[in-house]
Amino acid sequence: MTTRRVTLVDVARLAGVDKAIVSRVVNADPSLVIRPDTRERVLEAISNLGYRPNVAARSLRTAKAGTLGLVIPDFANPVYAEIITGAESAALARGHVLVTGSSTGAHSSMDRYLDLLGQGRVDGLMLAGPTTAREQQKLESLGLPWMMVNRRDTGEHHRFVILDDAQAAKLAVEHLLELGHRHIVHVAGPFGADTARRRATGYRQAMKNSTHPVRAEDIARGDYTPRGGAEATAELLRKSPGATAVFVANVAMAVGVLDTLRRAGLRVPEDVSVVAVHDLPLAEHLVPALTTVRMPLQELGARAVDLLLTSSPEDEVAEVVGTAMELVYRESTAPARP
Amino acid sequence: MTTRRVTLVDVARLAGVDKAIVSRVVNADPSLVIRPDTRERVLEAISNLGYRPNVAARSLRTAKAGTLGLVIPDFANPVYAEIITGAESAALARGHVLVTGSSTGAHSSMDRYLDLLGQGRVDGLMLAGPTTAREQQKLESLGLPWMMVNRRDTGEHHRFVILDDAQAAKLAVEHLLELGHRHIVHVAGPFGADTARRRATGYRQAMKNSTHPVRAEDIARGDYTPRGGAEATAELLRKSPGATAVFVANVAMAVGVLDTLRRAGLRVPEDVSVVAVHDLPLAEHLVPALTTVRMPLQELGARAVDLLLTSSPEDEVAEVVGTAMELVYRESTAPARP
DNA sequence: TAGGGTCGGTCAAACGATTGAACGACTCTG
DNA sequence: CAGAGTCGTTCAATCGTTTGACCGACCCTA
Repeated sequence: MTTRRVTLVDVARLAGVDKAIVSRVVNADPSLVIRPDTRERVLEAISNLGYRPNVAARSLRTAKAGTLGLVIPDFANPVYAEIITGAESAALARGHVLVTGSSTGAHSSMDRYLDLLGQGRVDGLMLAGPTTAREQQKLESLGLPWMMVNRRDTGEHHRFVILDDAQAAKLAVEHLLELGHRHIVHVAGPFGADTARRRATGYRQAMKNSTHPVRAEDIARGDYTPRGGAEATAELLRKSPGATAVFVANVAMAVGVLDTLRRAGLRVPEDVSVVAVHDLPLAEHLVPALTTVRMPLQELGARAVDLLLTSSPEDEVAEVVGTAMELVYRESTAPARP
Repeated sequence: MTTRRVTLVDVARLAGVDKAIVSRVVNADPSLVIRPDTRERVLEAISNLGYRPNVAARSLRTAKAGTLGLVIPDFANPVYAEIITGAESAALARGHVLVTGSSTGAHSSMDRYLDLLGQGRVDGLMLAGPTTAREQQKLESLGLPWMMVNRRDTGEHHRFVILDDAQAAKLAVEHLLELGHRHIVHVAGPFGADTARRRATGYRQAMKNSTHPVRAEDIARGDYTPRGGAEATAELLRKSPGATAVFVANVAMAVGVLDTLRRAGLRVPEDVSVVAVHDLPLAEHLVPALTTVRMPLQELGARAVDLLLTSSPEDEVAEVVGTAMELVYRESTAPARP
C-alpha cells in the first residue's frame, strides 16, 4: 500500500528503454538522438508515473546544488525584504532555489549558517549587511563563491554589488536646493556602514551648489533606526539651528526625525522639509507622507544573483547598480519660505 | 593545485581507519564502540582536512533533506516576517534549514515552487497565506507532509496551526469597553480569510457586553491593506455615524483608518479610539502610536515547524497557539467622552 | 562485399555517505 | 582448553542520476 518513490528505473521499465535515455530526455540532452515515438513513450511514462527527479542524487552526481544562499540581518527590515524579492526572482528565473537566512535570531548566527550551508547545500552565498573579518575568513575556507550585497568591504574580498548611494544623496539634496533650501543638514548613518559614508559624500558634493557651506555641526550620525534618527535630530536642533531642511540617510531614521521635529513644535514641511533615502511602502503612510529617493533594491538583489551565477570565482566583481533611481515627491518637502 | 573536496575516504585514510568509523564518529552513532585514541585520531583528521559531510550524498542515502519549505505571499509584509523569524529559529534548533519562498513575484508562484521543492529538496512544507484547491491537490500528490500556517482551510486538509484570533478581538474590544466606549464599529478583513472571520466573531461576542447591539452597518470589510482600511472607514462614517471607537482587523488597514479619520477631521483618540490586531514595529511609529493586540506570530511559525517535524503525516494536527497575547496600550485609544 | 558512417540505443562506472552484517582478536568461564 | 561473549573494526550493498564509452543494425559507397 505504501507507494515507493518513482525513479528513473521505473520510468525506463515502463517505457521499455534504458534509464540513460530517460535521463537524457528529462534533461533535454542536445546530444541525444532518439526516435520521436520513443521520446513519446518516455514522456508518457514520466507523466503516468508522476516521476520527479531526485535532487539529492542529481546533486551528488553533478556536484551542483541548484541552490543559492542569502544571509541578511533581519527579516523584519523592509529594505532586505526588497533585496530578497529581487534575488528570489532572479534565482528562480535561472532555475535555482534561494535559501534566505537571518544572521540575528534565537538560534541563528552567521556562523551557524555557514556551518549548515557550507556542506554543498548551496552553490554560492550572498551576504547582505555587516560581516566580520572572521566570518569572511571562514567563508573563504568553505571554497564557495560568495559576494557581498549592498556592502563594499574594506577587506581583501573583491566581490560585491552596491547601489549608487552618492547619486541618491545628490538627487535628494538637489531636490531640496531646487525648492530653495540652503541650510540643509544631514542625519547620517552609522560610521561602520559604507552605504552611510557614500550618502554623506553625496550630500557634501551636492551641497557645493548651496550658499551654505557644510560644517561638522550640520551632520549627525544615527544607527539607521528610528531611535537613532530621533537622537540625531535632537542633536542637530541644538548644534545647527536655523536649518530649513533635513536629508536623512534612510527611511527608518526618518521616522524618528519626524517624531522629534513634531515634538519640538516644528511643522513638516512648513517649517522643515525632510527627504530620505529608500522608498519603502511605509514612506507613503507616514505623516506627512515622506519624500524619498527610490532605490533599485530589487534589482540589486537580482544583479547579485546573476553575477554570482555567471562570474567565475576568481573574477573580481564590483558592480554598481545605477538604474531606476528617482525622487518620489510627497508631502514632507516644500519650497523654502523666503 | 585545485583542491578536491575532502570526503570520508580521505579522512579515513589519514586516520588509518575505515570510512564507516568516520561516518559513525561524525554522526555520533550511539551503537559505536571505539577506543578513545582512535576517535581522537579521527577527529584530528577531520579537523586537519577540514572535512564537511556532503549533504547530497547524505540525503540520497537517508532520504531526508534536512530542509523545510515555507511559502508566504510576500516578503514585504511584516506579519510574515515575524512568522519566518519564528519558523527559522525553530528549524535551526532542530538542525534543519528553512527555505522561504514567496508565491507572488516576477518568476515565482506557488506552482513554480511546488515544482522546484517537490523533488526531495524539502522534508516538509508550510503554507502561510491563501491557497487554492488545485494547489492543495498538487501538494497532496507530492506525498510531502505539509501544513497550513495561520489559515484554517475549509477543504479536507486537516493540518494547520492558527492563532486565537477571536480571543485577540475580545481583548481589543474589552479594552474599548473598559474605556467606556459602547458604539464600537469593526473594520473587518476580507471574506475569504478565516482569520478575518474569527476576529469578527470575537468582536461580536465581546460586544454582547456593550449596550450597543451590533448591526450590519457597524461592520465594513477591507482587504487587509491600507487602502482597504481607508475605504472601509469611509463606508462606516456614512453607515454608522456616532461611533466612538473602531476595532480594526489588522495593522495594515489601521494605517488607512487613521488616514481617513484625519482627513474627515476626526481626532484620534480624542474623537475616535482605534485599536488593531498585530503588534508590528510599525504600530509604534504611526501618528498617533497605535494601540494593538500583540499576537505570538513568531511562536506560530515555530509551532508549525515543530508540528511538521514531530507529527506523522497521517495525524490530524489542529493547533491554536494561544500564549503571550496581550494588549499594547499606546496613544490611539482613550476614555470615551461622557 | 568489405569497410565506413549514421542512428538509436545500452552499459556501467562514478558521486559520497550510511548501515546492517560479518569478522578477528581478546578475555572469561566452567 | 573449548566455547562463548565482548570489543573494535572492516566489508559491501545501497540510495538515484549522470555521462562517456561502447555496440548492433542498417545504409552507402567503392
